[in-house]
Amino acid sequence: MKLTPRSSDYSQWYLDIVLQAKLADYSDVRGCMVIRPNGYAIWEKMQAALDAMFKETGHVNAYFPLFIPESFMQKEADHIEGFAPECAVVTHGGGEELAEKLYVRPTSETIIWSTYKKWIQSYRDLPLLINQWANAVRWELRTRLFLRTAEFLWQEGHTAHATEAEAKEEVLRMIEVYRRFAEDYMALPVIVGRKTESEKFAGAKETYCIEAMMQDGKALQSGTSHHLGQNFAKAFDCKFQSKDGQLEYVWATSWGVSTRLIGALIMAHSDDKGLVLPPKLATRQLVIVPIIKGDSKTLVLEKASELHKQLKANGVGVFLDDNDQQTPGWKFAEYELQGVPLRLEIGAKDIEKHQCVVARRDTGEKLSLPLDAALPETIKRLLNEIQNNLFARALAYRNEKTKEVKTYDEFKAQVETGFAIAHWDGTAETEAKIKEETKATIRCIPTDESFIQQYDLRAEGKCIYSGKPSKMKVVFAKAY
RNA sequence: CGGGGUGUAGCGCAGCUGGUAGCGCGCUUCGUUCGGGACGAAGAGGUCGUGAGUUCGAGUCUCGCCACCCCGACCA
Repeated sequence: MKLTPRSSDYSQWYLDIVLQAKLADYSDVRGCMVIRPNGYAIWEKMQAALDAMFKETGHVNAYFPLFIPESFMQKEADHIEGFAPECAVVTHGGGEELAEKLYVRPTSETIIWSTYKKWIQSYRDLPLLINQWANAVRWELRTRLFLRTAEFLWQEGHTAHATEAEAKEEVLRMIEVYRRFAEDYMALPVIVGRKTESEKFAGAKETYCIEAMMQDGKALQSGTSHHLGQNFAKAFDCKFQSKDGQLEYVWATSWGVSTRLIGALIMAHSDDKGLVLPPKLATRQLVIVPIIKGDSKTLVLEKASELHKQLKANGVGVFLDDNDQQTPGWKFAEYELQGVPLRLEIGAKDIEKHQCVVARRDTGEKLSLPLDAALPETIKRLLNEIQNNLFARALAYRNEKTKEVKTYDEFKAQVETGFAIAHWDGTAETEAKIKEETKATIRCIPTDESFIQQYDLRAEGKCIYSGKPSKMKVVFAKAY
């Protein structure tokens, strides 16, 4: 019942929250989870916000099959090499062995590009901007609820363009959408950057990502946007005729975020009392807890449902818990565990004084507010403040835990507790050595101008490991 | 795939040198309560993961198998 405190075992704390706040449960299938209503509600909020942002940037939704013929998977060499070991493969159907095995999608580039080939003939068919909301399966060796499960929910955007410049623009546009979503909705500050050659997506020319810091100082890759070049177009022979009559291969991008974001949300903001949800992603933004004493029941419940009506009419995600089976204290603890941003207490004493008590989940602060027509506006202002405070708090934490290091010793100490900003000679060998010795990886080569300036990343220097000349500092961290 | 751990009531666990299963929470009913996880009374709920073996007798001992969890390596 009690949560393991963060300080004693961070990873157990995380699991305790997921299970006790009823976000997810283990299933009877290894590595797969059941997303419970509390967790799924967060996903629905995320979907709604992201989907609107995708539509605003010109994308439409479609759906492609779960099954991918083995031969499709094999068409792009890097792709199959990267994904084959972690794929689930269907060998039988209708009681008979299949002539060709079917892969359960680990990602949909191949099935989509085999289809795009049929849809694209001319530059007039471009760009093609499609997103799909789906599930994917990767047979991971080790799984953790939300952060890495064998089956996960996600969205994957797959776009086709006439020129490389256009594709590149799309890649950057979408990573920017992810940044905005993470910061504005999840209240999660992220570093936007490019992956190194060894960390990029299997089959991509370049991979851009957003990296977030969790409360244990580790990094979580929270979204990726890939510049696929002409790799998949060539693999699937997808050409178009340009304005001047030339046959050219199509340029591609793909980008995605998954239910892992829910894990990020939990690890970034929550505390030893439970989940802390940013108001924009909370279905239940405020819970009304009536305090019933003696014969005040009718009076208090009437007032409570009046408040419920008033707040609801003003667009607050309000919920009235008038269940008389639990005491107020039980409810306080329960909704704190579940991360409800605001709690409103109303009892006979309050009604007499024409006020109510409102408690903030992020700070624990309790306020007395007058019961009047201005209440909904005050509540909305508070929700907004909580949203901003969570972001500010997370950003301050990241700044505090991000340090530039000059020596390898400092480096080793720094990646134990946070992000290390360090010079790197640009070679995969150095990157691999550092990973082997410290378990820290290059999270990204930042492209975010404000972050670059904050840590003066363009200054020249010497590689933290090899001592060779380096033109830019990068971000190192241990990662989930 | 290595290392560690756990399988006993819905959940968390106890069960000693073998003698036929118990505690807390939760659940049901009734009553009293209600401003930080209330209290009383009465109930319901278990092929002890699984298969062998030892024994008069196995939750307990022996061997095998299975499953899951945690920590690593690999990955969104």
